[in-house]
Amino acid sequence: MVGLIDLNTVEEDCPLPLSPDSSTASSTFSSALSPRTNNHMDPSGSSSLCLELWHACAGPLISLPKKGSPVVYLPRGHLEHVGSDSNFPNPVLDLPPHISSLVVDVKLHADVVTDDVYAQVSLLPVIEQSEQKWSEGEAEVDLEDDDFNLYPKSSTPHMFCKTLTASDTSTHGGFSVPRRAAEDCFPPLDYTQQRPSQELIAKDLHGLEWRFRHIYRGQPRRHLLTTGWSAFVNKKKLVSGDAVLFLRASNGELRLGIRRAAQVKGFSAIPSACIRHLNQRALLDVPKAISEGRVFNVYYDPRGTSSEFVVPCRKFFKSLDCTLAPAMRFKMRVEADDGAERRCSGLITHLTDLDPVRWDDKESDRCSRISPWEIEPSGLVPSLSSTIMPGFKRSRLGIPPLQPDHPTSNGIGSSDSKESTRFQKVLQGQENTGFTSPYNRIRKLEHSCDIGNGSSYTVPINAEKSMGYFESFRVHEVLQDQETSANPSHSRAWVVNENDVNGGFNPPPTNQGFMFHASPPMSNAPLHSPFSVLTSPPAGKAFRSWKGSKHFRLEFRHSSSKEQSANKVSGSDSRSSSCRLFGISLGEGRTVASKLGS
Amino acid sequence: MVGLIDLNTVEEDCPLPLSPDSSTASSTFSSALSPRTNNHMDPSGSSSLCLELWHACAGPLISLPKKGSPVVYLPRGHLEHVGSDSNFPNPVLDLPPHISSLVVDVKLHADVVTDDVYAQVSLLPVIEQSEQKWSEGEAEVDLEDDDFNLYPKSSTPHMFCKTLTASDTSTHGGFSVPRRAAEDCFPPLDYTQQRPSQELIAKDLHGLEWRFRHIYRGQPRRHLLTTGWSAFVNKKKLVSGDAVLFLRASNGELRLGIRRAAQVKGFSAIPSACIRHLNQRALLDVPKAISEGRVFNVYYDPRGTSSEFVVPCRKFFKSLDCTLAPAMRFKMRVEADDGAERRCSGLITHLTDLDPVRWDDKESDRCSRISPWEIEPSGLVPSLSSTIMPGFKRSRLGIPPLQPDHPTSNGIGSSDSKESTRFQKVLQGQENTGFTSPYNRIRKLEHSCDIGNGSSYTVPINAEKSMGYFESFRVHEVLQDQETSANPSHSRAWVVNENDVNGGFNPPPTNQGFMFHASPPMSNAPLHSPFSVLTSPPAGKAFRSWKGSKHFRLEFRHSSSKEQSANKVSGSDSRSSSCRLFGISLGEGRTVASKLGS
DNA sequence: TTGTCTCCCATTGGGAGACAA
DNA sequence: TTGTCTCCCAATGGGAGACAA
Repeated sequence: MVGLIDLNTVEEDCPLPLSPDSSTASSTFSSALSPRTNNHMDPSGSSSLCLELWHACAGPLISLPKKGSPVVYLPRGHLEHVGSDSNFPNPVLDLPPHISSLVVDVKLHADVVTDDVYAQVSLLPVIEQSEQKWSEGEAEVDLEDDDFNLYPKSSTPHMFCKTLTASDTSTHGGFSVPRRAAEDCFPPLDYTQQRPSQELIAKDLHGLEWRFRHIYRGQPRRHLLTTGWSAFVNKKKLVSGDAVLFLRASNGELRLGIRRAAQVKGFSAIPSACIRHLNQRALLDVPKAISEGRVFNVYYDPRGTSSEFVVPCRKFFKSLDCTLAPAMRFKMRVEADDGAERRCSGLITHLTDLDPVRWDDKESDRCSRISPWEIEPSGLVPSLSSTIMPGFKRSRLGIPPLQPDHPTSNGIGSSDSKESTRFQKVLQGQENTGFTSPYNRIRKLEHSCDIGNGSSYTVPINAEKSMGYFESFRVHEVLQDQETSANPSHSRAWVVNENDVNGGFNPPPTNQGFMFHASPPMSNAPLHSPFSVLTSPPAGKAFRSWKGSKHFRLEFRHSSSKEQSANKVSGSDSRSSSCRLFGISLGEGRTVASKLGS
Repeated sequence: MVGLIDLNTVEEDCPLPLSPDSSTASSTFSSALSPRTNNHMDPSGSSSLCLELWHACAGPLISLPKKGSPVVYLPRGHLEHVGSDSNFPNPVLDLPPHISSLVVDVKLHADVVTDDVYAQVSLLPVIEQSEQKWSEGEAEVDLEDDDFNLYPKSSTPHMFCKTLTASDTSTHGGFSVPRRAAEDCFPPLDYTQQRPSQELIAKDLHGLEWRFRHIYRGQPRRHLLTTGWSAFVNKKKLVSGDAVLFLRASNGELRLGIRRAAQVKGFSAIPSACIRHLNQRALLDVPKAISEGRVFNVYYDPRGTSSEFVVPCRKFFKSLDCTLAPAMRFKMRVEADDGAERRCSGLITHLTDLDPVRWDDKESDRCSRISPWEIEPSGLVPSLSSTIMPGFKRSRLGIPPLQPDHPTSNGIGSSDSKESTRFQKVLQGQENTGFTSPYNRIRKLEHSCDIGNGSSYTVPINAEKSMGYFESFRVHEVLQDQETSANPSHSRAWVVNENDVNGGFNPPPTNQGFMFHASPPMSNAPLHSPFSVLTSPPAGKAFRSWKGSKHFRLEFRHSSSKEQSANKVSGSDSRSSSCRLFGISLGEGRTVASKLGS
């Protein structure tokens, strides 16, 4: 049984008492050990208080989609959120890399056993027309800024959050309340008394009441919670490093939440076990739901911030406009130790999947992988692409992956600039394969960066064997069964792998209608969502014909200045290995387009 | 991480440390709270001791298939083992009701958190030929008796099992060891001393050592475990009612296991949460594995005895030979309170899904549903069918569901006997629909039994809404979209529902080649495995053409004395309701054969 | 202002025999 | 023979100010 806050209804009772078995992750597993609670919310306005508490527990970074808002759902990001596992079948292998969806419902929950907060987001896969509209015409659909960030931060009430010290969690004595916090959140004490004290009653996310003796004593005087405190610590299994959270509502009621210290595996916060389990089961329904055009659920862990797999449409497509490149500076919202929101800046160092960024505050063990839509380029360093190719600034155009023997007419292949020479320094010692396109140059750069200065940054942080997550993998470089029906030298199709995306994947210079398509990596190596999937509008067409059958057809249209043609590539899905860097690969499918630049 | 005992290899280490995530049910969920153990087994013969301990914990009723033995796998029984759940997709809907398989591996495990023992059975779906062989020619494949019951009971070592009393689990004092148990299992004390004592070291299933002070004291003297005992009780979260188990191996080492009191829901022992979860995930792989002819795993909970979903081939097919009917007496192995094996006898009272049996010891709250292959008819009461139809004794022939307007030549439809008149007494008050076939008579009987004498037995024990398990259901009696390509009056096909099976489903009297096919019930009402699925040999052909596509074709061949013909019935799967009693229904498929006897 | 320490003393609970079912 | 009780006393841990960072 989980505490449930329904954002969409104002019913007095929780209308959906989940069947005991459906919440296996949370309660069934420990129901014998934990007391059952009835989670009837107080109808008199305190349900909105719960909402405040939920957001307080979720932290400042949470951005939840609004009911009715358009989003992009990333199945492989979802899979990674769940964690990969040899036993666990990969249900999204045959799905397109991203799925435009409509948020039809958002419910806030909290696990009864662990108090983990999570959101149940119900998504309806959108049909072709509206999808097309969203992605193509940004002007048409001017999404409001508050499609996400549903909870108004300005209204944050009297609240404090304190990370527990060793003394707070020790068996001797209670909880030392910061002075300002106590004065702000707790009812005032009668300071005329010798040792002023009162009983505080605070409700947790499930509506469970906790009683504490609040006393002002000691020399010098301080606010303490004594009786009742250790029971709370024990029941919630709090340890020093976890944080508690008090919140006083407008009606004076006190609410109490917890934020456990992030479970960090290899610098990357992982979602809690109960949420992983919910998503495991949810994920299994996704393929069927999508094929049937039916609503499906995903569970979003606001504390495991590393995997956004539901991204607001606008944010997602906007991030396509922005070209990322090494030496580019950026800013990003992060959560500070005290739970507050900060902005941190950093530098894109590599174009690899591993440690692509360096943060300005070096000692931080912040996650070292970022999503394009999470950051803002800080604009100080000019974009590499726009410098290299003056003709193609931002927007969705950028560095074209031209082949040396097929230079396009605008002479981009031979362009040079301070940026590119500056980065070419690190190329020394690498054999020159004769590739001179800027795209290829960036590739080389990436490798040389790894070798040149990356000694302290090249630890494969995501290759934690113990987790089974994010295993580093070597994608086969072999191209199997190359179909030559598409002329390689003219094909505009290639794999967008994590590096491409992170390094600012750049489509070929066309006037309109280019497309690119992300390649799923090898079937048993889940790709981190931020890097896995980007598809510009027309690709929707492609995956739609792919969807529902093992046979797929891709249409590549490139209306460049010279030629107006359409290449069609088709093939049938059969098991073979994936390819690396160049070539088109679909799921476990045969590689159908060939390597570029060879 | 789970303790693992590999029955098939004698490797010194546990060779397969499951990835942490694959054992979500057991360790990932509580890994933060429970200490990690390394489960390296002592190579010097103690791994066989672990095996003994595992079986001791599993209880006397467990029968595990041997590696290499042929079994029948019942997907819907598996699903029920897992528990149904609206959230949880039903992955076996499209599967045939039973699947002949080969046991390719059996591994014994124990959950680290709960100490639940379970077996991981790897099954390989068998291909047509061998399947045919097993089911058709029993003489050809003479299965050994020890295909199951792998563990030799005779070799049970010095062992005792004691259900914990309130004093044993209280915070004051330790564990009172039964005298004989202490003398049998523990090293002898030096009784010349004033208060003889020693330190006992016992290893649990995971190889973890527990130390206890064993002392002989008190007035009168008794054996006690003091120091260390309460730590054990706390760590294992034992409560009075649970049982502990000490076992002394031939090498003198002491082993220690636990058997928790059965979690009973509505008189039916349910599998532990961790095993349910393992099976949930395993089940999702089953359809794909079967379609690919690949090995899949199932997890068997020896303590949750109610759901056998892997049945030895011979046992399964043998049970087809036996006609069950009301008033029939039977015997069955059960586990007594002290954990020992008993034989209990009972009476088949009803032919319903609910409470079909009455046990001789009335006060027992034993499960009131049985599987045909779990029991032995005790032969005192003659089989109803053989009495009614002298021509068709045991074997697979029995009461033919004849239509009154199509009596067969041997005049069975008009037979009468003491048995049938005796049971017809209770028919008074029921309207006579004019059906006179014995089959129909049994149907009526069943209903009248419910009304006549069943007041204390008609509680639908399996309709526990709280569990979501075993929900009682009313199958629609409507036959939708009857296809008349098969002449109803000549078709030999009809639904075998739970009642038919329990009541001794009887195929029509043909010389050879009849078939019958179980109907899955309504999609959201999982059927209890014992009653769900029975298919005689030729049906394999049918479901194999059904398998893998939504379109199915059934061939009904009945070479009766009069006519030699083959009816083919085909249709396409579409969602519709199931039918009751008569007619063919496949999964959620359209009913293709019509009602018999109307 | 607040984290840690130490002291005080009430409560908890292991360990023993008494006693009875 | 063994389950429960009560007594004894050591261990635990809440609650206070001292003290220092």
